Amino acid sequence: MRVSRQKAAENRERIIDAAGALFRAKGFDGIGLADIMKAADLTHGGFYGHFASKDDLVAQASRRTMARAAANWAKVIAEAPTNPYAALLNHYLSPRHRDDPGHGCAFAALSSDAARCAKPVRASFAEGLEPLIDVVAGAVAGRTKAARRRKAVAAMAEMIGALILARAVAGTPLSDEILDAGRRELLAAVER
Amino acid sequence: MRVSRQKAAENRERIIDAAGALFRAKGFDGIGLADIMKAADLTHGGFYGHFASKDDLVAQASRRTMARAAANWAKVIAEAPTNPYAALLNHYLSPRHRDDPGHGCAFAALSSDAARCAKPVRASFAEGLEPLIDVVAGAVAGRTKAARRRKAVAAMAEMIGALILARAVAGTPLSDEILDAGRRELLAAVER
DNA sequence: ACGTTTAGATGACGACCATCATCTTTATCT
DNA sequence: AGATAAAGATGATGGTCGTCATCTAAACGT
Repeated sequence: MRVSRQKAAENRERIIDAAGALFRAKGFDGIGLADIMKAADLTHGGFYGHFASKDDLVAQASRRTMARAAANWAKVIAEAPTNPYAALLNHYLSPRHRDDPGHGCAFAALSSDAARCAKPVRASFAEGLEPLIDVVAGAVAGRTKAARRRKAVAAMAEMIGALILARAVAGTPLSDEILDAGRRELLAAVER
Repeated sequence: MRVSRQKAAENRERIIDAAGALFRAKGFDGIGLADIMKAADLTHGGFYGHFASKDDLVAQASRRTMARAAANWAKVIAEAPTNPYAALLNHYLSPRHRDDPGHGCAFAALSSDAARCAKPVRASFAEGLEPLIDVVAGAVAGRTKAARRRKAVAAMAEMIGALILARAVAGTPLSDEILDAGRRELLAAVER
């Protein structure tokens, strides 16, 4: 049953959004096209009218998720002018974020999957990571621009690594300990 | 064709080792039992004589890989008495380690997969992580034991996060930059 | 030395997957 | 309004997966 141009475009957006959430929750290989389409209230049939392949959807969903992250980080920073970095950390390294990977950071959820993908996917992850580095670089102290950039890259690694580790050991006391340690050490580092 | 008890035990070890490497390289869902058995020079038929399920192999291979990591970290530390922490970082955050996940750190390669597993798997990851935290806690500065532990947990997160991110953007200039930033910032942090 | 046990090979099963062909229905264009 | 084009549903295809039944040949217990 054909639908209007506008409705078709909306359906396409819903597929990408559903895929973004399901990929983050279950991994690129952990969810099938039929289930993604079902999450967008469609059947599997129309998929190849919208996308060239599953890899194509992977690329588009990843790009969108990363772009949303950059906007969201900037918003968190802007909403806490007195202590932007602490606000970011409290959001990022929270139990809520740990327990809901499907609506969280793409890098914490999908970096390992991306590492096993072809080079174009990895290049788009590099592109998506840059704005987040820039956001952090604007919040850390440092004499030179290069030093701030270096601290921001290291801080990003620590944030993402702490969230990934906390998820890997979720349900054990170590999980909360990792979040707490990450928050405290990162906050201490920014003030130097 | 039956083989001797000893040969069967050796085969079992080879299966676990092959699985350990292949899981790290391709993820728990990225490799099939037939290919794992083939890598151990066997056919898929004998698998269920050795293991109860694929999940059982996942658990055993993960435990072995993590135990080996603890031994290896201790060895790297022991072999560099003058600057143990720098030696550890140079090993861990090296391009060689980044480019060979199949023979590298289980946490960098499999934490995301573990996060999507059942609680027993995550509990075993927590258990496997503790010895590494202890190794790092013995190498960092800090007034109290709790402070050293906290710094060690945060440092572990940064090391693992940096390696995962470097792999996710492998092939781009950002990848080497992440390794360099991680090494430099972690070395600076230990001396405080 | 013979009968029993067992490790591993072969092959089959049902389920799932990505992809594609076909068909139906309806929006869009003339 | 009628012709055309296209979105999405249905269903099929070939491949892969985890798991299990069966077979066979050699190691082991007596």
